Amino acid sequence: MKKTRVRFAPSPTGPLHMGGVRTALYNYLYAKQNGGDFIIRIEDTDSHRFVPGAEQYIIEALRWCGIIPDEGVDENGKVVETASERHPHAPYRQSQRRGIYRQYAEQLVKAGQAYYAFDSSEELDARRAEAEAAGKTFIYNYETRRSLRNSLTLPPEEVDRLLRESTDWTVRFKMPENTVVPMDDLIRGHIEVNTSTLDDKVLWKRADELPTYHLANIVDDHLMEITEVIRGEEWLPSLPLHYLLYKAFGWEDTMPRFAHLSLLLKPVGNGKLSKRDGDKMGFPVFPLEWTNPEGEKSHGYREDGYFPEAFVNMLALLGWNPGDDREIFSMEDLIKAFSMDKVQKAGAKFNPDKAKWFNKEYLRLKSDAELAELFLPVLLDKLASGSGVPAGTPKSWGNGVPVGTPELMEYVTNVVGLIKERATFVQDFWDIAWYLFKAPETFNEKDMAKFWKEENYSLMKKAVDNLLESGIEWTREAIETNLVDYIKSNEWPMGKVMNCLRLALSGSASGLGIADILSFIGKEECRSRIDYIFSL
RNA sequence: GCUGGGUUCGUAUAACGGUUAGUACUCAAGAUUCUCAAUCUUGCAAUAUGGGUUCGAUUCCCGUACCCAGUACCA
Repeated sequence: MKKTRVRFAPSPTGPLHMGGVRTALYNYLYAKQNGGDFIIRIEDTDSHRFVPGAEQYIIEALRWCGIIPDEGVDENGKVVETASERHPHAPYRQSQRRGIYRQYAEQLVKAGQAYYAFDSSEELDARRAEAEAAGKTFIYNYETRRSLRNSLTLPPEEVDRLLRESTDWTVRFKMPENTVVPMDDLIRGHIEVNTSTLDDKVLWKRADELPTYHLANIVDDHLMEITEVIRGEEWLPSLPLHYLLYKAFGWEDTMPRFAHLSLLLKPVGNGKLSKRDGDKMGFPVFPLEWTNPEGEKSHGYREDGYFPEAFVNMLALLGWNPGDDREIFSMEDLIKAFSMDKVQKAGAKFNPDKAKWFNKEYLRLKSDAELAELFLPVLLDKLASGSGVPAGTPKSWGNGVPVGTPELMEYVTNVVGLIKERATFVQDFWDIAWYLFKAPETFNEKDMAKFWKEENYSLMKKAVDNLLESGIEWTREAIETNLVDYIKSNEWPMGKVMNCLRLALSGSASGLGIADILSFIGKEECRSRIDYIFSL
């Protein structure tokens, strides 16, 4: 049994979008499940579309997701450039492998499976325009190649001359006429295509001495001993060509098996997910933030506050299911549960709401301490900036907790424990519980108009005075009991009195429980906030 | 246009010929609470369509519609 070897082969023409991450993920899961290797190969055979930083972005994004290659990249996340014992298949960048492809192209020509074509781009464009004008589509195939300039039509001497003198020729695959190619796909089952509908694809370009995707892909998959090719659906139409290429090289015995994944579709309307949809609907389509060469920024899941585990979990379930009702999967769980025959054939519409839901679930799974650690920088930043409150004013903090101490961490941890069920992202914590860290300065006008009436706040004041003078132990339960019992025993309207109190403490009539707020901010801070609102 | 792929509640999906077509997200209502959120309960909502095959089709076959991809010296 051969060792499973799969590869993710992105083209560094821009940031990897979430559909690409999903393809990488499925490759990774498949490899790990079978005890095999996951390889990254950079397909940069198009010199015109190279985007600086894209390659690094792709590797960093996968790393953030926990998709770590066994091969292709070294410990530092750099693409391996020279072969070694650990990386006998290096280099992993096709531009650095350019020397190896030509011989394979020539081999096919010698075997009569391919030929030299000398038509210029302009000539072909002209033919296409001509055909279009006649309401037809020009295809470079068994029919048209007889009337084009190539080694099948030109005399041998002329071919030799052009080969020597021209730098603008290509090697084209000689697609057979009217032959049915039977193929098998791990997800879609048996497929058959007649070669007459296919064209003579360019395999190698003399102009930049680089192969096209098709040649490079087959040669490298063969050389790298890839056992399964798991890739996007956009490749399905070229599968017959790839089958035929394996056959032409005589590599049928070791040909990998293929699985074509459906595409990720936009949340509303039709079509595949694009960067624009994210911008329009306010969700990221990229794992990490990306700044394009023009300086435009695109949102990233990481920067928007998603946990990588949640992102990966969500992505895994988009087009695959475990066969039961489970939804929460760690990477380990996914590796165990993944199976190709549960991968959906149809494209999956991405649902941003569900993505948020996953994050909420993962947030709850995290410990208070871990969340506090993540929240602390956000908190300190909020306190230091924007809000107009000087950093580290312990006076206004519950229990007088100063910045940078274990007491602060403990306080933040407790706050997080109280509020984490209300949040989707760590950065939500501030909006939910900012008033546990600083006193309100302004008060919600609508709530004030509704509750802040003499007949209410006078009662509230009495209840608070009673509480502060009661000498009870300052715990949530004791505070709650004291307040509720006192208000009830006087037969005061509970809602009105309580909301007046909340208004004084938090600036609004909706939010955390009164007793919770009080237990956190402490007696002194309570007194000062009450005094403040009455002083207005 | 041609070639290939696809089609179960709004969305993601389950049901490998026999179910009151299940679950999750979203949404709505109720319960709970001092409010909001959370939570719990309930509810809304689907087999694209027309023919076969079969005792019986979401499931198998064919047609139609619609969607997607490919149709480059891009991947």
